[in-house]
Amino acid sequence: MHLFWEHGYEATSLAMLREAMGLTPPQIYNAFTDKETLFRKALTRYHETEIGFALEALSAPVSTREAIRRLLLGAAEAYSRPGKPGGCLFVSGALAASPQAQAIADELRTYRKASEAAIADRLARGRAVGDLPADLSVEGFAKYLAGVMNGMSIQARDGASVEELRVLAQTALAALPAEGQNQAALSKE
Amino acid sequence: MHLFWEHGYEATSLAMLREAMGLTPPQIYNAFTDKETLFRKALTRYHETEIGFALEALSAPVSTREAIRRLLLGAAEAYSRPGKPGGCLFVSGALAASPQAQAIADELRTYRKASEAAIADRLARGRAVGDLPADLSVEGFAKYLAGVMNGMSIQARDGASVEELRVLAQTALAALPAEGQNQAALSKE
DNA sequence: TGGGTTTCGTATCGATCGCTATGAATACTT
DNA sequence: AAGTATTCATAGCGATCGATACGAAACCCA
Repeated sequence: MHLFWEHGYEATSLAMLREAMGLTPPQIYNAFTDKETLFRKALTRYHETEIGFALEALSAPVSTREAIRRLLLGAAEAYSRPGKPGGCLFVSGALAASPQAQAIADELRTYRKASEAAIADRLARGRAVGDLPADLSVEGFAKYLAGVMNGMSIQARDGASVEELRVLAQTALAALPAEGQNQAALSKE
Repeated sequence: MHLFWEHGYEATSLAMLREAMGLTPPQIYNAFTDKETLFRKALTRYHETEIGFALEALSAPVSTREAIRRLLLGAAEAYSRPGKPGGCLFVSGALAASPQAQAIADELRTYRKASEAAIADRLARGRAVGDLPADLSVEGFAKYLAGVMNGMSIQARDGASVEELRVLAQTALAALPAEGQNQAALSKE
């Protein structure tokens, strides 16, 4: 998983995986069928072990603003964990791919779209309870937030520290519309 | 350039380039030395022909807010041009790379860092003339803006339309601090 | 302890990678 | 027009890709 995370799907060779896992080629193929299946297993594992912060943030019983805050700050931390490759595997895994690996690139895009859809769902719930203006485009705003997270992933890959990513996240939060009842009133005082 | 833009450096084979350019292998090597040099030439050409909007926006004699607005909206248009690969070559070219292509990945990161530095320079000038609060961190805000643009690049690659990218850009602009004298006063009326 | 089976590592498969040597075809000079 | 020089495309170079065939070692059961 770390190798795919660091180098992407196509640039990670079987030789690298073999050395990292201490397995012989037949053992790898007996265990994972082929490289593509192994990568998909790594994706599943990544989803389960590295980005739980997202589901937690979006399902926590807190205000929409707080949920988004947790989402972005969680990303800042998850994308810059010491000892882990920078950024998000769903972004780094295969942003560009050869024609032979289009299926992998599509799979990763599906993961990214699902993340965006999950954000949109949370925003829609927030709008329904009055946390967000009724005329807010949840799709548009979800695309902004997903875009910011993707951008954080690249910044992390370029060496941004967790503190720098937190500042980025906080800055991005400033684009959140005022929550009307409490937040705006609070900042006036 | 389009092939590298679409598939990235490593996933673009000489065979694809040969067919696209209608050249035989020796002609390619006589003209461009090797694949890496060809890619660097493509980078230069991309910089000169596809992303002039950035330099224009940052050097135009307009307010800082307007400069940033032009920057982000220019990116929305440039990253979704019909007939061109989505996103930015500097992002798609080699986000993840094999150990052999680390030099290429570093080169692209240098381009991205230069873009961020150019934004920071513009913000610093804006702060100096009072367009931005004196206590604003230009580095942090530049990292936010560069991150948003990188995120737009990924959204474009995932199929976002120019309108969707414009909405994203407009949303990101909301994170800009009020300009104090004119902008805030205008919005109050 | 011997025999049959299963596991497993080595050596290698065909394909493709970036790149180049070599022979044919062209063009230029006298 | 003949000979020389140069260009240029084909064919193939060594290396590496993902994936596997095959012989050897280990194991289990009688």
